[in-house]
Amino acid sequence: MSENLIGYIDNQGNIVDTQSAGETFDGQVIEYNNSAESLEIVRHSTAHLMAQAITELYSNAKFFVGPVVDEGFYYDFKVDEKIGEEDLKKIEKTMKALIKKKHKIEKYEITKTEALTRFANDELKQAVLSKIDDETISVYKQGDFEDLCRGPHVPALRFLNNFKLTRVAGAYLGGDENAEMLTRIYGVAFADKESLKAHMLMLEEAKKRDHRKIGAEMELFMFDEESGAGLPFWMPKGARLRHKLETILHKAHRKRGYEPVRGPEILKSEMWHTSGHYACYGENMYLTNIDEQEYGIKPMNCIGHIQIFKQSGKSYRDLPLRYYEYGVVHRHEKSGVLHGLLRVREFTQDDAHIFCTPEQIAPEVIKVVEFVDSVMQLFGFEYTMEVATKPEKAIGEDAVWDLATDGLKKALDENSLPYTIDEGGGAFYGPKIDVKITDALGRKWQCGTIQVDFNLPERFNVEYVAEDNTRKQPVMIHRAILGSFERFIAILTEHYAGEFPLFLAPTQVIIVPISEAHNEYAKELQSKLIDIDIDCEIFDKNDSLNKRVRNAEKQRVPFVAIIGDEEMQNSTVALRDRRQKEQYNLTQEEFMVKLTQQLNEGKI
RNA sequence: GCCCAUAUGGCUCAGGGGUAGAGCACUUCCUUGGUAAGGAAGAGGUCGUGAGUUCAAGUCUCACUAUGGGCUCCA
Repeated sequence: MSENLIGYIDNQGNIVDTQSAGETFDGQVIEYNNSAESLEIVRHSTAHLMAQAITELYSNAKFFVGPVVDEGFYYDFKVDEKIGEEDLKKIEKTMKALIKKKHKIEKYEITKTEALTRFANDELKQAVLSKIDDETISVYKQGDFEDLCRGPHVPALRFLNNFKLTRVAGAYLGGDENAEMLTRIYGVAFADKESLKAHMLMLEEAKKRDHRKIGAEMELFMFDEESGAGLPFWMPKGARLRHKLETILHKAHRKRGYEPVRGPEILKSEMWHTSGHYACYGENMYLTNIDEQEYGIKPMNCIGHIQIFKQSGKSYRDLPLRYYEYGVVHRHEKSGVLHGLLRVREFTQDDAHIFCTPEQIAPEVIKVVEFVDSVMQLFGFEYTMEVATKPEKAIGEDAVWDLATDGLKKALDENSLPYTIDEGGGAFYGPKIDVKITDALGRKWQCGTIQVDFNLPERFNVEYVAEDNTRKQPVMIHRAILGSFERFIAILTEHYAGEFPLFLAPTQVIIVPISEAHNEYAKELQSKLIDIDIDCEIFDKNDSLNKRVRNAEKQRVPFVAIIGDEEMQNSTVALRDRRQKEQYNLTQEEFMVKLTQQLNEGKI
């Protein structure tokens, strides 16, 4: 047996550790390395080693669960003391000391009844046991430390040398916010020191791309404590960027047959009662009183669009009717979930509602999916799709929900588009397809969404005149492509690390005149650039040329144009091209053509 | 909302009971420079807010506000 053998994969693809396999086991060997299977075993065992260390340091510790997750592992537990970041080092030290004791990790089995008796005084273990159906429970033992665990584990502690405890957090028992809160410590482990180092370095690098950091550096947006949490302010450069994105998307909508509309910011509460928002979404809504009448600030744009639809009689010939709006919405998010621009309390959705017949659902959904795809491709985003089904708080009959949910799945299936299911994650009025993109740290965020809704049209008596002159109810498809400008721009910022493509960049060109004699030429050039919709700044401060070039480069603009005597004489510019990472000279005309070409890349 | 942590000039941070410090940015002056920091001088902070302990509080305690990391993924 190789001394690097830590487990097997059986013919069903399950990991079997050496303790369970015994002397003779027929299966694919798992060596101690950084493969997914190996790391799963190593990280799980490291979680247990951490638990052992915590037991040594805090004699009253009780443990819940300690699974392996995408980014490493964690263990949930309870101690009387407060555990802070400082304590992680102490725990790490104890873990290292335990490894030196060279314990083997052994496994034995007891019955569930035995387990219940043995851990009678441990409410967390009772909670764990209550979720296990098996009559036989396995226990793993290393030194004096024993824990209920189904494995798999490495054979000995010597395989656990390369780990790092990364953060301490609170976590509700069983993920239920009404249950008590346990302490959770996250960590990560690898098969060698270099991989661990590389992983920590990668996290450092990812932090540099954080949109909050770059947003502050580039002066894109800000928050203000005095004004309130989760309420973003857009500074001039952020507003320039946002305006470019809005313009690109506006054209994309018009090309696809959408009509712009706009609803009011607040509506009488009666409307929210009719829609079901008051009952199903009320805890997220801001309410206010005007002349003794209660009004609700809109958390969604659908009602405005419904009222506009109903303003005049509609015929089947008008369908599908596509209304869109950059709708500002307010939602009361819990204070603890606010997160830069990614989760705020006021944001603008690129929202649209498509009124159509049931037969038109599938083709319309596909069109929206294609719209989403063309936008994602423009920015080079990888995305995943999830079909979210009926939530606990919902309006409408199950039969209607099934119909709508099947419609969404069918549209994706017929076009061989992959998706996963998010059970119970739908909107209260209908199921949805969510489009998710990951941020710099690999966290997933919902951006685009496509929702099929039979319920609101019924509640608001929305009608059209059908071919046979009867009145029929249209279906509504709620959809957003970016999701919100706030969240999408946050992800764009991290994706590009602030180096936006020309068609989005807040400042597209910085002109650096070599001396005062060239300021006039710089201004002429700037004026020409404004004519072709290029945002341009001149760096003519009383600083050295080197410094101004450095400052210009630090702005992450696509082009820095240096101009001196030579450029003035020949009507040229000396360019620093960020994308190509090189310097070259162009005539003014050639430069304009290049800029126009790159502006056109932003067409969808 | 809950758990843990953090809050010092515009930004990044130092200072840990005895009346505020650095670098960058900013202002003025000198320098007019061909591709990532030229030089000098100056201005700017009731140390997040409010209470408390103390002869004395950025510094200790408490509350609040804001920010950060978490709170689906089963021994």
